[in-house]
Amino acid sequence: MGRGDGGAGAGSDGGRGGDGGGEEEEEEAPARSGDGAAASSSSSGEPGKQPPAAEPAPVATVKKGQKRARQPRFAFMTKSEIDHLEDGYRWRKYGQKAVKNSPFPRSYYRCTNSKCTVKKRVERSSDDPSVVITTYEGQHCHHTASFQRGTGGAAVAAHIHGAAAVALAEQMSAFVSAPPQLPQPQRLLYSLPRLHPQVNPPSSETVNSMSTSLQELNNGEGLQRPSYSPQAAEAGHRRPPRPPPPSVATAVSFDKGLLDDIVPPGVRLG
DNA sequence: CGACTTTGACCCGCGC
DNA sequence: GCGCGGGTCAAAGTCG
Repeated sequence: MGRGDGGAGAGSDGGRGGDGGGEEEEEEAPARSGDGAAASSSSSGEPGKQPPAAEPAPVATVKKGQKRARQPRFAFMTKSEIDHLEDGYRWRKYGQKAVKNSPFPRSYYRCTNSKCTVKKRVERSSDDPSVVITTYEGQHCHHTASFQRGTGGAAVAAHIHGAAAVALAEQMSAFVSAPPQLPQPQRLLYSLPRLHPQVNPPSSETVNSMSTSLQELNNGEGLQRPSYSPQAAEAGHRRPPRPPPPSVATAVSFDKGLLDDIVPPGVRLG
């Protein structure tokens, strides 16, 4: 790790915009400048830039006011021992960087589907190592294509480390079922009021303990923040007296469209 | 043999 | 203008 290893920091979103395509990522992802080129469109051709937001900390939510228009992002925190939670899709790790905010490295995954440009960022919370922060970017243009190699996809997500997968799907479906009235282009984050009964009893205590900071990974414009804030999250950091479940999704921020794509049909049900 | 993970280097945007 | 830091690519290595 040449540079990144040394430090990290927080401030800038930096990077060559992954796939600054907004909703037009039809390109086949050119060799190397693929992403870079795409970024260019947003760097100079996209007037409607957006703030970083990739920051786990709300502080950077509204830095300059704009950066580059990227694909919608959705972050959720999951209490799990495993970093990479199964969600029914196949991901290929393409990078890892150390972040200053946390002693844990951040991993970058990409959907293995060549036609799918969805990316996933996984990092552990510096406050609570048991909490994994997963950030999805983009929308799957295919269904759970994880069966390509029989490695198991939705089926896996159905039970495996499953708590997380199920909980996640549960949350997603919950949001989809109860679509809020928010502007299409905008993304909001919601707190998960309940979890899968099999995974984790919806006890107020548990939920409370699970309440964590939801990062709005979009421009704060017109966005409504949940009643609980990062500060509240910290308050909820106190772990419950009893042993926590294998994995539990704590918070979610999704887009209707993405949910529909991300959540494996088999897992989504409810 | 193919797919995936790991690791180093490079690029780009932002802040100072 | 420089430095910092994040994000991505590509080559090599490992595993199934």
